[in-house]
Amino acid sequence: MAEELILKNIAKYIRLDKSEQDYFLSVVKKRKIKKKQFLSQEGDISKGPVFVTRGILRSYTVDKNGFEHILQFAPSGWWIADMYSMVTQKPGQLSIDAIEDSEVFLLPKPELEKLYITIPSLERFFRILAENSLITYQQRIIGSLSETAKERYNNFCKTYPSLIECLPQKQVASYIGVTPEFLSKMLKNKNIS
Amino acid sequence: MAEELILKNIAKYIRLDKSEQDYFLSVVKKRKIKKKQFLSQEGDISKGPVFVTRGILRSYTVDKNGFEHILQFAPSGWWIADMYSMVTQKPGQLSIDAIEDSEVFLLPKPELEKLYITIPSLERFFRILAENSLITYQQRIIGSLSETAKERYNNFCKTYPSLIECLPQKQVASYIGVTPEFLSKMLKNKNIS
DNA sequence: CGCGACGTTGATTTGCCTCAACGATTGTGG
DNA sequence: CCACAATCGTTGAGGCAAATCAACGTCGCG
Repeated sequence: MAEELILKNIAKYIRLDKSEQDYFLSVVKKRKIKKKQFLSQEGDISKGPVFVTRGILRSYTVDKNGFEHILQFAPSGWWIADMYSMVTQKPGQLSIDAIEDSEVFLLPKPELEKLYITIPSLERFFRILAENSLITYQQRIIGSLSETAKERYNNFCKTYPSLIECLPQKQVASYIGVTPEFLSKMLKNKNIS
Repeated sequence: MAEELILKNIAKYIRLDKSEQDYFLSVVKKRKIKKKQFLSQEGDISKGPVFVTRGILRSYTVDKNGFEHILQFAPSGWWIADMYSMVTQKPGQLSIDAIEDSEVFLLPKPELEKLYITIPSLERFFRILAENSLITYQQRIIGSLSETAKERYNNFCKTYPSLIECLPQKQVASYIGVTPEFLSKMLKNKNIS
């Protein structure tokens, strides 16, 4: 169940007693997002971080030529947000939408601020979350600096085996930083590492 | 003075009373690092995060062809670490060395863990640090996905105006993801945005 | 001085993009 | 339930940004 999923996610790093769990659940808001529906758009101010309990979300930018560039996929069990906008509360450059019909918990930023005070161990939880996230972004930068498109694709498959199966190729191309046409040609020459 | 610099850095986000400040200063270790000297190398296990009080450090990987790819520059007033290795305490893939004669405070990981307990607000400090760092890495990924080398260079100049003046071109090339030769050619055709 | 690191310049190559056309699949409204 | 549009993946021809390789000048420094 959705509530169990998010509590279990938190329990990976910190312990909450029953009353803290109840309080936490009382401030998050359940939201359904249909396929292709936006959670937030470029220029919006982030309402707060979101935890996915069903489906898949993605965050991306659109460049001046109209091409999408995907920053993150968030299948169920993952957090997603426009961090820049969430931290600064200024308009962000990311759009977040659903790739499939999805369900999420929104943790409103004002509630989050209160939680940091009433349940200080949540500060630790989100510190660890940020650190882990940081690590994966660092890996991705290293990849984009030192690997070929082929290698980046193979790494993506290794890192997100479950996503490969349910994502359109186009989205994977956008994530690893090549055109859909080029990815298609790449895959024809069976380049499995 | 070095001690003031690090306390001021912390004071940007949290308040420590005098005894907490003293305790904090008592657990960090001052280190001098000569130009080209390593703070840590690929395969090492991170000793903990480092705060630069003088000079400039850099973290980078070396790819299979022997080329360096710079992940981060850390001038004085900045933190730097191999986050992966620091969090997991497994051998990291980053090397960190000094571009100029430098001075740093090392915050040993075991001490950091204790600090999180004795001074819980440091948990907040490092959460905010990780979040801000996360944001800059996200921006960099978006840049690498959607911008040309020229645009990435111009952004680098805008974002780190003080670094441009003291870094060899080669290092900037390595950071923005082009060869030194290409950056040189780019700059000849006065492509200032 | 002489060596090594750096920046420069040119010739050539290549990984990936652009544009365009086409078939297959999906989904949607009449 | 079918017709049509939309989306997706594929394929090919041609183009460009950036890499590679090689040679050379310059400077700072031991």
